[in-house]
Amino acid sequence: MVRMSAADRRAALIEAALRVVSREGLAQATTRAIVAEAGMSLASFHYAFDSRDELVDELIGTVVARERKAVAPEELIAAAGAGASLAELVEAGLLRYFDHLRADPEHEQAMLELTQYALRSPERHPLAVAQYDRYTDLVVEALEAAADLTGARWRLPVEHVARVLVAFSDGLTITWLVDRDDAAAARVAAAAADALSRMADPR
Amino acid sequence: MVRMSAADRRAALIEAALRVVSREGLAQATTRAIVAEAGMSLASFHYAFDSRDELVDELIGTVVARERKAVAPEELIAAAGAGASLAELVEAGLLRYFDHLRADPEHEQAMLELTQYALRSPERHPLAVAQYDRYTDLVVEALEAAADLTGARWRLPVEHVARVLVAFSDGLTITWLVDRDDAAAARVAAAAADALSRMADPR
DNA sequence: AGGCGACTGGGTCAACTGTCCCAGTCCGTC
DNA sequence: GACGGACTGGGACAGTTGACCCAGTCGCCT
Repeated sequence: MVRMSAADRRAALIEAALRVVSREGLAQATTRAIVAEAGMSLASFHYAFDSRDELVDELIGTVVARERKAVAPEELIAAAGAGASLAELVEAGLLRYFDHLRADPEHEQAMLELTQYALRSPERHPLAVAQYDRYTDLVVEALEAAADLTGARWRLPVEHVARVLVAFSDGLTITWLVDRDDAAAARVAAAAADALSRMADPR
Repeated sequence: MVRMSAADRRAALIEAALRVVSREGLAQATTRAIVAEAGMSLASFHYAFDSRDELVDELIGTVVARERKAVAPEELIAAAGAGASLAELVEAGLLRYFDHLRADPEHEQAMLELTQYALRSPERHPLAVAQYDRYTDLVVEALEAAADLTGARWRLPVEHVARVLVAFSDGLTITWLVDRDDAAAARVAAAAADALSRMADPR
């Protein structure tokens, strides 16, 4: 038995829960499965959390807060070449995201499952909204950087552009999770980048 | 008590199950909830189906087989005007799908949940693949009709174009289910139509 | 009319799940 | 080194769920 503070225990349980959800799905993430994954006893669970619902809510908050830009703009320049166009930059960014998806499909599947779970009850709906707001914010940053780097200027509010890109990436994700067709995903990325780049005036 | 054939009973249970899944989610679709919705006793369930899993599998098959083109091409012409461009036609089609989504969001949410459920086990994965193949087939038909009507010609295999459109519609669906932002969904539809139309040579 | 098989209702069972409790153990503080 | 509270392990409990069973009922065919 390992002694740890309540805060550490909550964090450890959340990590364990994320692993279980990724591996087996939210429905299989029972309190017993989670504590087994964390190597704790069942009592520790209810010492750290009032209920399973409380843990799941906090799990969503945690993964959302932890979500990072898949790519730094500098990386993209390196990947796409110095004289890259906006479309090429956006496509490189999407492909980078796709690499990330391919490296850990279960994680994205878990995120999707958590979203759907949150959508199912009115009081948890805001969690899903926050999740997608976060996605949009990250994309906004990337799009602004991409515009800066290429000297282009978004013709729409960049939040609108980002919202479209979030939708496209989500579609790319689900369809790829279903058919695992890399070439098809690449075509989706190219089409999305093309559409996006037309929302900007090049300089 | 109503007497009905085993086939009718299976069908009635599947309809009831779809209603429960739409209204409350797959996790809440217990055998008891389903028979209550169908107005039967629990024994009737296991007379008609060997197990709940068998019903869920058949439910997926049923809803996939039932999936119809949201729009007939003639309708689109009426909606988009006689001299509509390919991009306008595709956008009109997407908006028509969006109307359908807005009219019954719970149904699309249920479809998404069933997909994720199927993705979770290797032996059910093919059900998800079949579901998306069906989507793609429907879109292929619509895209061919749209090209005919405008005299355009797809530069890529139309299946590839359709696969991209399926991804885009899926993204439109999920993001709208989360934020219910009609204007944002319209922008996604416009961007998707724009990207798609560039995959064809106009005549 | 009789009989056979399809069908139904109600009850039952074991497994699982979330939650709780209690007796005991450990750690930092005085 | 004693003490109080933080922490842990094992067990228990009630509710839910999928599955099943059996006695009985009904419709159809001969």
